[in-house]
Amino acid sequence: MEAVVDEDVCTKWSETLRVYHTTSCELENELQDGHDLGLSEFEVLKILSRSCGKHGGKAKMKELEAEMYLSQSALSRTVTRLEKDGLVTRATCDFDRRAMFLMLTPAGQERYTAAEPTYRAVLRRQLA
Amino acid sequence: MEAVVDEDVCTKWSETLRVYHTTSCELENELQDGHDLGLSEFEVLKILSRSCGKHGGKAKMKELEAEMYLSQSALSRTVTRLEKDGLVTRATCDFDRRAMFLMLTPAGQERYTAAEPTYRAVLRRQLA
DNA sequence: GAAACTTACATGCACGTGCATTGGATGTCA
DNA sequence: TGACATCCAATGCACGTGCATGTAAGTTTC
Repeated sequence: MEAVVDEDVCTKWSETLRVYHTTSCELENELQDGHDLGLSEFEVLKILSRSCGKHGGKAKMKELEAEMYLSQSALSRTVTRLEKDGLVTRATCDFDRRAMFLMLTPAGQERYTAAEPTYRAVLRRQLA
Repeated sequence: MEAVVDEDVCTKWSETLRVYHTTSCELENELQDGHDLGLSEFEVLKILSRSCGKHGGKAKMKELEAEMYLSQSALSRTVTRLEKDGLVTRATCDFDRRAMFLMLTPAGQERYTAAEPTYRAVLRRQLA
């Protein structure tokens, strides 16, 4: 009984590992080779692009952090890289000068639009 | 039609991400805090412990590499850490002096036996 | 209004990982 | 046998990550 549960749980875990590693590895490679984007960076662009329609192209760091599996420090550096590449701009919030707004630049929007089909194709290939 | 497939694929991916991150994070923490083992290191002990019954306690690096989602170099260093902690010993193979055998030490077996219930408990909690 | 506390983001640091390379051992073919 | 390709494991290096901390701004308590 207990042993049966353990076996189920183990196969579910190993299946999760397999899917996660193969998919994230392929995503990483294809996004890097084809669009010079790491997976974390793509994910930030994706969230920004999504929230652009809703909030006038802005998103706070804290909102991003909540939607990603990334520590606050790692997110900060990811955004730094995106900013250095001109894909995103930081802007301080007038009402709370601790907070930062993020905005996609036109180049960032363009890069995301170009990369998104690649992303979608990998997911299909691995998960369909 | 196509859109439906994409949506399925996306939810499947985000679910995989969620399960992977929460579970591996908790595994990492509990194994580290409770048994001073990283997840990769535990995984090596697990495979060695399993193959002990079958092959007299030996396993080749290449066999480990094939069973883990880890590069050759990362595996090499993981084994180095385990060796430094006295949980594993390396031995050159007499028939192919390029290859390395790995063996669990008694301390390694003991550490694994102690850690395995923790590992199993996390998997149950997260995946059951 | 001052002091203590909390929140948001950035940064120093240590660590694990992957890629590329190296060094040594084995296999192959003329 | 000798030359060349292949294979195995280790290592230099760059990079992304998390933890702990720093800095600045906002909030609470008296």
